[in-house]
Amino acid sequence: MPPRPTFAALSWRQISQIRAHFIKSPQPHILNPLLGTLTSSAAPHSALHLYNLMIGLPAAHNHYTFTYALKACSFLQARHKGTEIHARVLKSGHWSDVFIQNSLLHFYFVHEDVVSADKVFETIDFPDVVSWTCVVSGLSRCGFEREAIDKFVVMDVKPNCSTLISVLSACCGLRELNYGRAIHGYVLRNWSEVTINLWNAILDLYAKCGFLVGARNLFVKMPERDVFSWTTIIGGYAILGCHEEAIKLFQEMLRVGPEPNEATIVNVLSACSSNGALASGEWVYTYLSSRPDFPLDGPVGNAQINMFVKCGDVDKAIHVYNKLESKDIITWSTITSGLAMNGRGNHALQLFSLMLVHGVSPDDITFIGLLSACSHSGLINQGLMLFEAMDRVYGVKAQMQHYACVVDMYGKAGLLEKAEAFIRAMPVEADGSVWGALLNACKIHGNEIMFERVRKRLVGSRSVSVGTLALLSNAYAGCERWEDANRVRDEMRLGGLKKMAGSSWVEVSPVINGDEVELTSASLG
DNA sequence: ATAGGGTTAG
Repeated sequence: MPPRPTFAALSWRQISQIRAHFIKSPQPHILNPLLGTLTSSAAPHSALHLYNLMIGLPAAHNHYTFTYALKACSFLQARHKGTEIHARVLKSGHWSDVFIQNSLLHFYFVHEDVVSADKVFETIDFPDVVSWTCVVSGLSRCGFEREAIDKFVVMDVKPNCSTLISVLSACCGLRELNYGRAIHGYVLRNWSEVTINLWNAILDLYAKCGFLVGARNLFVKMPERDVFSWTTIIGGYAILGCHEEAIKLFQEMLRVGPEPNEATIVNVLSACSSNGALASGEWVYTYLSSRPDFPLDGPVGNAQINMFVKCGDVDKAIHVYNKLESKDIITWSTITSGLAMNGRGNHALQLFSLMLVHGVSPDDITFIGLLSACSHSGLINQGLMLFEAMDRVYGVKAQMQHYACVVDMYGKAGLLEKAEAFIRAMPVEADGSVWGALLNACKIHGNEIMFERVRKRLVGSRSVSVGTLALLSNAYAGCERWEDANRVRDEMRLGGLKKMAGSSWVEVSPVINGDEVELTSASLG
């Protein structure tokens, strides 16, 4: 729940200026623009101060006043004040003003109050394109992507660029690549005036869905490319782990494109966060020394730490970590899990204590790192203690990945019976990742009897993922049990997994192919 | 003078 705004932060000087304005000319056509200026200023709470003054005097406000005030409430997360304004709108007789209704819609969606937003929408007699866009984007941002698309389908006014951007962001959340491609086609056929933001939204959908051929073609054909376009396509390569392509594009951007911003750096470093990408990562690191305008604390510093630990350069990661003045939960989680991945489990646990000393509370992801640290380093007692304290002390509920870590921990230590007993004692049914961890342990320790038992259990389970079956198949193949390996492959094909395998394996396939447009300074015009 | 949209780390 966002805090109510305090007006104490307003200086006396500002207050007296506003009062002077108010006394000198208490007419809406003077005060409303002032209200608008204050709303988009560095101190939107001063807008609410002026609004309070205006509301006290009927001649000083009109219907415009409410839209400005609601915008200030959306900025400020001033939920209570916004509902108060809503009540006043209803009393004032302006309840059918579509500008005010749209402002209310936006206000409620910003506060993730989907129910109130929907109620407002239902009261609008003739929703216009802004009302519809507001609903589509609001539903999408609140996690109701399917409902957002459903609204878009039934809207009875012509959409514009903003509407399409909103529905594309819903498609992004659902990985609805084909729906997005249909929108792309519709735009190409029917629209002449397309904003760069709309091209960027299509680009983002393609990038997030791993459809890099489409993204790259669009990127080259777009009439212009801004920093969002470059950042988005680099992010697409990052998702697929293609660091060579990402770093090439980044260097191209430095030559012919706009100035990179923090998001660009985060994306390109994320692309370099894989084995063998240290040289690319260090190239970006060197570039950063020419950009003292980027604050190190926050995403840029964290992304550097992540890159170095993933590339195996722990000392460099610690060097960056030491330079950070304020470390957030992502810093701590990155460095602890990174140390764990590089075999420094004890060091990871020490930093966990330090994190607590700094007053940062661990979350679910922190514990995945810690538990895997214990697993990697054979620190089984510490791991079990952490798992037990996770919920009891830190209020973090165990998820499948945590259970899988514990099974992995037992498994690595050769305690296969304990691992299996742990799975059977779980309060929720284990999924493929948990059974897979046990299977892996059986394979490592050559326990064929348990392997067979787990296999039977797995194949009968509906929650088993393609990855687990692939692991099973590979495990058989590893023991040269080819018939068993093939049987599992057949089970994968027949067991309703075809679709799943198709969608997740095909789309992530190679990125660069022959028919792609070569990206050069010339083609960028 | 009034309303809606895009890239960011574990």
